Amino acid sequence: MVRSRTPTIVDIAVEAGVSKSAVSRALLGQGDVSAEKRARIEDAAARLGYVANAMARSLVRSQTRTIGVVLRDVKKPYYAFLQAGMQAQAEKRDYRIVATTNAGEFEVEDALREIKNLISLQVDGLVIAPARLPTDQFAPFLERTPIVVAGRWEEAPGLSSVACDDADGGHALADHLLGLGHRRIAVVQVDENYSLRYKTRGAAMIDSITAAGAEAVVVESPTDLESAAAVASLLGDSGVTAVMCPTDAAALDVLDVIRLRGGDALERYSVTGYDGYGPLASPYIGLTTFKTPQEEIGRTAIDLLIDQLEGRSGHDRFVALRGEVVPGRTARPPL
Amino acid sequence: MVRSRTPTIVDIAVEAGVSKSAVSRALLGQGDVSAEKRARIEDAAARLGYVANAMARSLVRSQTRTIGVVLRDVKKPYYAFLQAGMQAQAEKRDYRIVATTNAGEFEVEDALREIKNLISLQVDGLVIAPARLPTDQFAPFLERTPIVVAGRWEEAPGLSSVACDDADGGHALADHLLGLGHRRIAVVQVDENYSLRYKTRGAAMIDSITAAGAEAVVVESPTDLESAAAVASLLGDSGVTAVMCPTDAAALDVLDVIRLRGGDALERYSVTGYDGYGPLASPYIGLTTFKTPQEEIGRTAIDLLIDQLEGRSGHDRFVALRGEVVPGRTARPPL
DNA sequence: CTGTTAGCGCCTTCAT
DNA sequence: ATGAAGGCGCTAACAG
Repeated sequence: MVRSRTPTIVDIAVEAGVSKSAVSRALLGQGDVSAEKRARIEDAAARLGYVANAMARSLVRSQTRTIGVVLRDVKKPYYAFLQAGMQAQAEKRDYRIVATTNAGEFEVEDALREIKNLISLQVDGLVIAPARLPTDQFAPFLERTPIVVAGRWEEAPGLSSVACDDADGGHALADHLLGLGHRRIAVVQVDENYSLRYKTRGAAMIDSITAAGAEAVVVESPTDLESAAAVASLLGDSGVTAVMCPTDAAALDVLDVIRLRGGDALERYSVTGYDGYGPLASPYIGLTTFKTPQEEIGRTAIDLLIDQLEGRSGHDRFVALRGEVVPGRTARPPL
Repeated sequence: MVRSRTPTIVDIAVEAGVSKSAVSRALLGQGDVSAEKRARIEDAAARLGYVANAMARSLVRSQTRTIGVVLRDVKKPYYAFLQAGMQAQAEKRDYRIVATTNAGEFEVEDALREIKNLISLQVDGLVIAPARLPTDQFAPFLERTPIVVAGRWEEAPGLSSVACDDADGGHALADHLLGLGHRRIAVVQVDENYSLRYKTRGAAMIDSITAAGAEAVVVESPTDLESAAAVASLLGDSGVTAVMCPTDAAALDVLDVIRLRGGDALERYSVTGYDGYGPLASPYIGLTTFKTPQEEIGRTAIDLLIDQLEGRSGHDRFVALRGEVVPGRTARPPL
């Protein structure tokens, strides 16, 4: 494939027999250009397959109308839905999104490298959604670029953030089980270094349970994906009638452990998840869970950022979004 | 937040008391710079929080070491896993990935806009994975940028592509059911305008079934997500003992319809999906499916593209990857 | 080893 | 209404 040199405004200018300034003005639709010239220019541009060089443009304008997004792991539907929401809103406001993610677990240095990549690309702003990245790690970039954090609240000055209250969800879900009549409930607690948000959910669940005079059996697990192993030993004669998991994926793993016990185990134990979107939201699974408004979080993050970029509002804004309990078939009154 | 002007090499040069060329050379690690000056320069760069302007660099180098990726819809695990695989491989080869996706259904004009955005950002190459975008729509861009298509094979000259053979999967899955003893099998056929790949899967299934002397009951459905409705009327006295779906998500929907029939319906009907990764791969669901190597497809796409960029190999390469049947609990011998 | 110089493609005064 | 000219930040010859 012989690749012809990419056409520039100069090529168009020659082709249309005008100056490059005229081309620039015509294509930008600003300044005055005679209708006749404009037509010639547009024609030439189309003929040459002209696509403006955002780099060159950015160099003189020092803005790109591009927003960089850092995701912890798109493989988790949580982040995929977030990305989708952001893309939709950005398009609506005529910005473009470029997203980066990490294969597997997003380590801090990877995230920082992605942020630098994005800044190097001269994005106008950044949305960061890697749950594990400590604020102080990216705070230095704040004086370069506006940053919005999606998915958790941030206190750092100069930052805005939007998130769904994890404590709210934890309480609501626990209340749901309590309302069903459960009095002895296992709660999977994830290491807060892995995810502060999961930890918060668990803490809220425990809160509600004990506040209601019921008993919370805390099960420690390093990550949500190891919940099943942690829970396994508990089943049997612990008197527990329900298990609360930090994520839907964890809930499925726990359900599988219960299933493997055979008999009516699946009827005897109630299980709850957390997230409520993506493939696992299928009614076939019928998971009882708390649904967080991912796409709305994404949209809001973009709005927050663009508002700030355009001076329509400042930073240090915090938006709290609410989710809702999705009653499914995996939580029933205890036998 | 007062944003200080982004430091440039000139700032560093002043700070370190050298010429800007020296800075450029030192920071690039090419050319000779005295150790002493290099130290001063690196120190100044760090102090100022310097991040190179990829735009300016690209303008003179006319390459960015950035690969643009166009995804149909990250919300589908299929694309999310693809993206993850690409990101991993690109990092390994020291390229960066910027991905764009679309909220909801990726219409042709959206995809084209994304492609233009990416080209405008001067990506060195493009990986396109929006199943619906016809080749001739993006072929014109080929003379601007190398393009690799991930997820389907392309014949257009100048293109390379990597995909998992859908016919292979369809045959294997059908053979699995036939081996189990099913003789009357429903196959959900999706409109080829929605997805040629789904259609290919279905055709292969029908092929295998009839070739084995069994009966294939074809059920038309506009998209995979409407499979359940299409199948519903079939259940009952059609004599069908198994239903083959174009995707895992569709399989779950069909399973739910079967579940809702109550009784031992779930034991009487076998159901197969297609994809085999992401949340639905959970053993709790135990879906019988065909697992396609998404991350490997992603990695291969990146290798194909970078090899081409670096002149290590040409275009017009086609890589076929194989998946495998995942025997689950949703397919059993007929009662 | 080092500094000077000339653009990369584009937008934007500034004259005309 | 239009063209000429300067410069955005950077790299890559080219001199010294």
